[in-house]
Order: sequence, then structure tokens, then C-alpha cells
Amino acid sequence: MKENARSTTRLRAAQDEFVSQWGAMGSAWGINRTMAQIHALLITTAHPMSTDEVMEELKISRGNAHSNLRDLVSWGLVRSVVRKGERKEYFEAEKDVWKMFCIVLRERRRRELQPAMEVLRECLERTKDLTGSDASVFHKQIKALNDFLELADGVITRIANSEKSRMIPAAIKFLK
Amino acid sequence: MKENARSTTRLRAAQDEFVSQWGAMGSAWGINRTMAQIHALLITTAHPMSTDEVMEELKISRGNAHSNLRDLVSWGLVRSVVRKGERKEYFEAEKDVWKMFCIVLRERRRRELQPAMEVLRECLERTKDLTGSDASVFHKQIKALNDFLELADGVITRIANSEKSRMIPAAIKFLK
DNA sequence: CATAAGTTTCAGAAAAGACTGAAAATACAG
DNA sequence: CTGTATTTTCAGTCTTTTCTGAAACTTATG
Repeated sequence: MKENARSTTRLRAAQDEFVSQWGAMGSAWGINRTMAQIHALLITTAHPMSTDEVMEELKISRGNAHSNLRDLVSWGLVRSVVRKGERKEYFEAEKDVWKMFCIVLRERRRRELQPAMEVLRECLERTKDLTGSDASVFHKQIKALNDFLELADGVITRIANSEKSRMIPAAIKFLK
Repeated sequence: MKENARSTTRLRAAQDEFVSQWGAMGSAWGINRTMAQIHALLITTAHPMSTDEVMEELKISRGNAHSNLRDLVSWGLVRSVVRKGERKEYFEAEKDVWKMFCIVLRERRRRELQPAMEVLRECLERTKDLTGSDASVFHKQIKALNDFLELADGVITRIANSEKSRMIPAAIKFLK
């Protein structure tokens, strides 16, 4: 039993470290710390967790746990499951790293890339018939950004809808 | 003259719109609003601008303009130029969209991906000889994340160091 | 030097963002 | 229905980030 107990402690410590560091990382990515921590917790825990377990584990309030869990669900990174015979909701994360990656790609495309492209299109439209060298510089630059983002958008969309079994080998080949 | 004046006004309006929307976008990307706005301003302005011009254009304080310009320079997205015979420093942005993209890719890799990978390596190390099913789930998941990020890191590095003339056609081909 | 032009720093103010906790709403079981 | 378990909301508070403005510093010029 002593061996097992030590193991459990060491595992806890490693997971705590992971959760906390991953949370800190979240900030750098424009993702809120708690959301990243909950995600880290869920992808590395063997069983689905209830809101109360998450609150307990991360020492956060119910409201905080609740709203970040909802956000994770709305991203599609976490789904809620109900154990039969129980009223409580449990949450489990998508654990497949490739799927996680595709979800994040699709969501960021939708939330960030698309609005940016919308802005560019509008600016293009508003300046397309202006004359003068300043206008030309502006228009050319916006056009270049727009063309690039359209290409990038296509590539991202393609990747985000690919099978892992096709893209991973392609990536490996690309590196050779 | 009337036609020209109207043109100038319309250009200003479009640029203001672009600067302001691009700034808002910055937030979504974890980049501070002012930094994104200054960047937007500089990539769409024909001539290099002084700190005072930036302050005036965006209605921000000297300290704010100064520190965000410095940050842009440290990212490599903006460089300072000195007109001969003048003491004032002027700033001009890298305008080539592919180069901008590569700079951002390299910087984000260095600032965000590398630290994340460091965390994963440490967690792997700390749990590699633990037994038990919880430990195994944890270790497997961290390993999967680590393998994926190593691959992604390789791909990103490769792309960020490629010539535009090679990658753009490759991207176009990928879409067909 | 002394002065002026320009840059940098930084303490405190303001704004934005995240969190709490408790009350309200909802869902279910008997 | 009634009571209980659970989820949701949100006003107020706390934290973090960003911004201001003025003083300190640096560098060029006569």
C-alpha cells in the first residue's frame, strides 16, 4: 500500500503542475486561465467530473466553474454526460489530440479569422475607386492582407476537416 | 481640388475603420489593442511615422505610444529609421504580408509553444515510472500532447523559414 | 558647458476582465 | 403539488492589464 500511496501523491503533484502551468499558458493564448485549467484537468483525468469536483480540485467558486465549463462545452472541447440514475451533470473532455486541434482551428477560424476578413472586404470595397498615391498604398496593402487571409483560410479549413490518418503522415513527410 | 479632398476624407475614414477594427481583433488574439492599432496604422501608411504622429493619430499618450512601438520593434514587425539631418526617430512597418506572417509564427513559437513543450517534457519525466491506471491515463495523454506539439513545432519552424515563392504555390496546390 | 530635442521610465489612475456567493430558476421524485 | 437537488444568473468585488502624464534621463548642437 505504501508504494501505491506514494505513486498517487506523485501523480497528483504532476497533474497539479500540469494544470497550473497549462492555465498560465492559457493567458498567453488569450484564453482565460480558469478555462485552460479546467480543460487541463479534464483531459488528464480518467473519469468525467462534476461541477463540484472541479470546484473542489481548483478551489474556485460555483459560478466560475459553471461558466467556464459552459464555455468549454460551447467550444466543443468538453461534453456533458449524465450517469443513468443520477441527476448531476458530469463533464468529460475530448481527449484525442488531433480532434482537439481541429476543434480549436475551426472555432478560431469562425471567431477570429472570419470577422477579420469581413473588415478587409469592407475596406477594399470602400477604397476601390479612390485615386492618389496614399489611397493606392492603402488599397494595395489591404488587398495583400485579404489575399493572404483567403489562402490561409482555405488551408485551415482543409486541415480542420481532414482525417488524422491523412494529415499526420503528410506532416511527417513535409519535414523530411 | 474638391474631388481630391473628398478622396482624402474617404481614405481617412476607411483607414480609421481598419485601424479600429484591427485593434479590436488584436484583443481576440491576446495582443493588446493599442499595439494592434499602431501596427494597423503603420502597415497602411505610405511613410514612416514619428512617435508624435502616432500619438496624434490614435489620441494616445506618449508613454503608451512609446512602449507599444518598442514592443512592435522587439517583435520585429516594425523598425525604426532615422532621416538624415533629423534627430527624431521614425517608425515603419514590415509591409510584406508573408514576412509578417513568418515573424509572428516564429515569435509565437518562441513565446508560447516552447514553454508549453517544456512543461510537457517535465510532466512526462515525473510520471514515466508511475504505475496504476490513473497514472497511465495521465502519462498517455501528456505523451500524446507532447508528440503532437513536437510535430507541429517542426512544421511551424519549417514554414516560418520558407520562401514565400515556395510556400504560396504549395498552399495553392494543397487546396486543389 | 548650457540648452534644446527627443526618449525612456514609472507611480498612480482608469479600464477591462475574471471571480464570488447568494438568490432565482429549473428539473425531478415522491 | 411539495420538497429537494441541481443549474443558472448576476450585482458587486477583486485582480490584472493597460494607459497617462510628468519627471528623469540621454544625446545632439551651438
